[in-house]
Amino acid sequence: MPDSVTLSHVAREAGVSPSTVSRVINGTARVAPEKERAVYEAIRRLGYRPNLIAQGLAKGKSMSVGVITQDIASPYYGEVIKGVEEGLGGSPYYPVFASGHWRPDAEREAFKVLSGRKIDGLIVMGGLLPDAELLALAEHLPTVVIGRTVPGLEPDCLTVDNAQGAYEATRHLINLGHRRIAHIAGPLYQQDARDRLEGYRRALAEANLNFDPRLVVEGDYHEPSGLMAVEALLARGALFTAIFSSNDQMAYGARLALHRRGIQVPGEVSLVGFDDLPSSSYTTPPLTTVAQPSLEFGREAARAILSKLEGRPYAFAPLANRLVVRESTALLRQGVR
Amino acid sequence: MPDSVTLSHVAREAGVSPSTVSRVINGTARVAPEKERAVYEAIRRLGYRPNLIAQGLAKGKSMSVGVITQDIASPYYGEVIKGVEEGLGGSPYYPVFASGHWRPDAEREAFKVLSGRKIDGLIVMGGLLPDAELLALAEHLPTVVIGRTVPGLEPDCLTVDNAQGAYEATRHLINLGHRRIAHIAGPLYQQDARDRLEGYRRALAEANLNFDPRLVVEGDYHEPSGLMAVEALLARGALFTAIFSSNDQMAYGARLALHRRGIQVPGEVSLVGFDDLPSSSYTTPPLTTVAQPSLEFGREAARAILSKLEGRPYAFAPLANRLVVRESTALLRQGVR
DNA sequence: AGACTTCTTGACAGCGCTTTCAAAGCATGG
DNA sequence: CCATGCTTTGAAAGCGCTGTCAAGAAGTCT
Repeated sequence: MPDSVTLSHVAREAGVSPSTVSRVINGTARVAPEKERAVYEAIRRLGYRPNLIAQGLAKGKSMSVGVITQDIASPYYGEVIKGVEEGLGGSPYYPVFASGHWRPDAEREAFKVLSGRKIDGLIVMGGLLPDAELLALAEHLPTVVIGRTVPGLEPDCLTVDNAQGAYEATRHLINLGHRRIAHIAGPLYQQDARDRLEGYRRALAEANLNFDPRLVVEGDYHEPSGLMAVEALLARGALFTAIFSSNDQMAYGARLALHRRGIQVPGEVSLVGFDDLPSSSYTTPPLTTVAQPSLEFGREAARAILSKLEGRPYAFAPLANRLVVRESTALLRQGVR
Repeated sequence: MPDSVTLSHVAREAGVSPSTVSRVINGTARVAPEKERAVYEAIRRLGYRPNLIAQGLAKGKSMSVGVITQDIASPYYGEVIKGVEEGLGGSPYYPVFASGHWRPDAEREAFKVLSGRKIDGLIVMGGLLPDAELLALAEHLPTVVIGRTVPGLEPDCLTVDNAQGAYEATRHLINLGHRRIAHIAGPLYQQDARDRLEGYRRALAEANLNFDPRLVVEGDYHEPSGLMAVEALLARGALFTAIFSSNDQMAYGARLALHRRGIQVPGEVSLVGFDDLPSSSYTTPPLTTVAQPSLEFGREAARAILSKLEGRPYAFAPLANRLVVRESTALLRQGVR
């Protein structure tokens, strides 16, 4: 412990009672100006920092908010996390992270750990916990859910329209003249993956293109599955001139598979991703993709949870996906494959 | 709070004193088997979970270890963080993260926040804090430093030989026949950036190639600076057939700049990075790079800090960088540029 | 000037848990 | 059968802080 100066040390040094010191620190009550000065002076001299643990115990709150992610190292969650960190900055609250590793039991465990640490609020990013459990949690604990809508908890769920984003991505491809558009879906047990698939289908339907299940492959949101998806597509002899991938990471994998086969992007096949990871502007070619406001997600979630903790009402700012057209998509040129 | 079952509730339920409950929970002393059973039974029935805050206050330790990174969302730190998380898993300790944002004052502040939370140990990843300050910290608090050697704290510093990695990368290029090798350096106020530059120079010297300052551009470890570095190189009319970039992110930027100019990789220019980020196997072409054992860094650091906290001696497992040859490097073909 | 407010302040009782400390229970041995 | 040494157990005192309470100081009003 760097310092073990306690509040009573300060009190003694300043010639006042501990209560008074506590009062000036928290601004809980008026204190004579000269005593206040004396206290500040003593704090400075002793280098006192309140012990948050003790404070937490006394107040019954820990001044921390739990954040449950699936994979703290994934580029997508990284952005959201950063947003949360930023959004909480300046407030007295602090984020503590836990990863669910895409396993409901791990997620449950993560929550238990957080609950042992007596977090005051909870931010859940997606996740696999059943709605019912999340609802139960939210009953006891101010909760905000990102990227998922839990029935009965709608006002606390921060989402953007995944289907709409996917729709626009697909629409963009259609506008470029593509007719045979493959889709690399995310894991379909996840709602957002299903929504994106849905948006893809809607765009097709609207353009009177019929949906061909042989053009859809399910991946797991990681690069290798994108690569394998393209391999699978090619292996089954599917004909396509464009690919809409349910996230950027799989698009990277797809890009590599295409590169290996000597298929030009966007010359022969156009490629669209979803997420707009920071590195997507630096792929070759830079990836056309649906930008998720991930940083804003984090910031908004943080703001929302702060408001709840302070008992203020709150409504989320409207956040939307936005198609970013870069260089991985082009007008359909030839009837290549 | 989901549960506010306290230890005394359990005690009452089990018909024993609070002390006894504490004893069976912590295994601090022998307890009659039947009481022990009764306690466990009561814990189960009430769904009791110890309040870590209270425990922390009573024991004088918070069961948490602080982790100071620069940017929690950066792909490189993400891996290390994940390693720390894994390494701490199973132990009663929990990581609490704070970001220094590459600013010494923010880093200092981050540490203060952590110290207010009474962390029991500290893992510092690189960072910009002066050695002296770090030394002072380590005096009061079990500390492990990753990716940096602090004089006087050597046994607690976990590093790999950056110069050696850079040497091998450059050497690889030389072996492929390259003679004019550009280098995109990291920010030179950081030791690792300097070390990598040093390794590059050593390899050149050893091959009797003379060092040309016009072939070196300093970046900031982010993608745009890699792009700008290549632009700068080209603008100043530098002739080179290979680039060694001080990290992968800048290599991505360089790759894009080359792509924009229609310069083939590795056909006309070979490209080597440093770090081996997860996405580097999925760039086009997959990037030859020096793999840092970042996940292991995290794990080792976690293991080390745990040992220190439990008073066990510890020595780091030897960790080394390793050149991963992929497809962004090739034999020198022509005297192109 | 006396009675009554209004402030400021210190004492003190917790928050939920750990950890002495000493009493009580038990077995052992002379 | 009692002294002796262990073991098991509960009472109680904190850990560092907050927040209630009531006492004392100061100010207000008639």
